[in-house]
Amino acid sequence: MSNEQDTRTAFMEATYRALCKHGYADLTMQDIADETDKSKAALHYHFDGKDDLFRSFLAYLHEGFLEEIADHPDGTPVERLVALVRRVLDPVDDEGDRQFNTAFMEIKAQAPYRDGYRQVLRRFDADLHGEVAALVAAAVEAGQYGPDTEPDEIADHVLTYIHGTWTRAAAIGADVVSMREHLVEDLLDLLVDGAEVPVSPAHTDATTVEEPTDAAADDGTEEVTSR
Amino acid sequence: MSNEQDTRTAFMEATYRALCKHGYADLTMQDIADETDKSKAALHYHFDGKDDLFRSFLAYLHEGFLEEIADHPDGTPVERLVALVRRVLDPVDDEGDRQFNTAFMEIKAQAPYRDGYRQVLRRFDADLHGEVAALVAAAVEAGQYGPDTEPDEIADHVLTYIHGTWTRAAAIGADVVSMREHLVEDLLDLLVDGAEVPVSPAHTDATTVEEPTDAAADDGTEEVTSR
DNA sequence: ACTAACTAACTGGCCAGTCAGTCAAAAACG
DNA sequence: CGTTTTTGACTGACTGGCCAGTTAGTTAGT
Repeated sequence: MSNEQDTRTAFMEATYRALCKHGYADLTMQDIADETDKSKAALHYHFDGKDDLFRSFLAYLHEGFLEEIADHPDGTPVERLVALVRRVLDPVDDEGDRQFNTAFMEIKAQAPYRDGYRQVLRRFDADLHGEVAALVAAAVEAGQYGPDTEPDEIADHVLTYIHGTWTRAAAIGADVVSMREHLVEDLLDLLVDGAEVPVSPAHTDATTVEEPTDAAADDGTEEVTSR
Repeated sequence: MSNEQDTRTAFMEATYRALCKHGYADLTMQDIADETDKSKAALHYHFDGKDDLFRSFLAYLHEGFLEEIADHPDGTPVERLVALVRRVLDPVDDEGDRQFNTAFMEIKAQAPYRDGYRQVLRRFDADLHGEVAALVAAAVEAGQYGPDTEPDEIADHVLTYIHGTWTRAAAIGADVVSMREHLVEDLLDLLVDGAEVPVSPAHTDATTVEEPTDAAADDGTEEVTSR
């Protein structure tokens, strides 16, 4: 063991764990090192400082993201589109994933100050945009969506809505599932009158039971998710 | 001059300016003091530490926000709704405001870790939600929107979309105006067939010319640190 | 003379980054 | 083959800078 590449990868995974535990704002090099059997100095040996480490980490995340959004080609285009949206807007069942989303918000918030971050985030956005637009185009092709549907415009709408869902979920603890299904409905409403798609079931049942995070000891103000 | 209240207010304004200059992540007490003719210690005299200062600052912002979203009762409900959306999603003409939005994103990103922040942010969200829902309800009342329109659902949709616009604008530098007008169109599409509203003009002209941020030196791949 | 509103200087803790080694395994050599 | 040199991966201890918060005063108003 212990060739360069393995160690770097180990540090990437450690960064992920440390990020979930501590959040971006008070993540130290020591925290990351503590998630491995290596020392803090070893981190500095493999990466040229915190910035370089994080740049690498984002690239590493991007790879994973590409896999997550990759199309699974079974079903009609709209079914696959809905599946994509659900995949991207789902991770909330896992506590670790929720914490990661939270930390990822912090990274987004740093993007304006860090060119390197912003460039990678643009890629995340553009890749997802591309995938959505492709599926919308396929839906038009297949006659599920009207011929005057603009894939890029729909994709833009979807992307903005997705970012909004992530943000509201993280910042105020709004309910992801209800926002997500709202979006899914919008997508289904676009179907041309003839073409029904048997997608909608299999959600809001087991999934809705989450989000006690919020109901716990919080003030009285709530309002948030509507009711 | 120099009674307690005035000084506190001066510090609130100073915090705003300092936040725009430095961003939340590396905002120091000194930075804030430097925006006034007072010393850093004076800050500690008036506020019980950074946390308390920021809690107060958020409350101060909230007041301003309430004024910003307050309804100006001229025109039909839908006109006022569109005006509200434009008001909330506009500030981009002013460089200072843009920086503030950026800094505000950082605050949102800290909300999951700070109960105090989250509670105030919930208020921001709930108040805007309430205002939107009220206008939608008024539109239904006035026959502009169909009687089966659910104000809360529309408001939720609008809120999520607005958060998404803020986030995408800050994180990847997406164009606010085009996203905003997209939302405005959605709102106008909801009108019942008879009722046209002469709102849409007056936008996208001078405002669209922004965003050179990106076209500059942005490569194709980077690859960062690996080899 | 008392107090509210300050200030300059200081303290203590934290954290990124550095440095002078250690150590084992691979090359180089005779 | 055995010995020496080199190199890559790593560590513990340290440093320097930064920053929130404190303290021991000073000043101005009443």
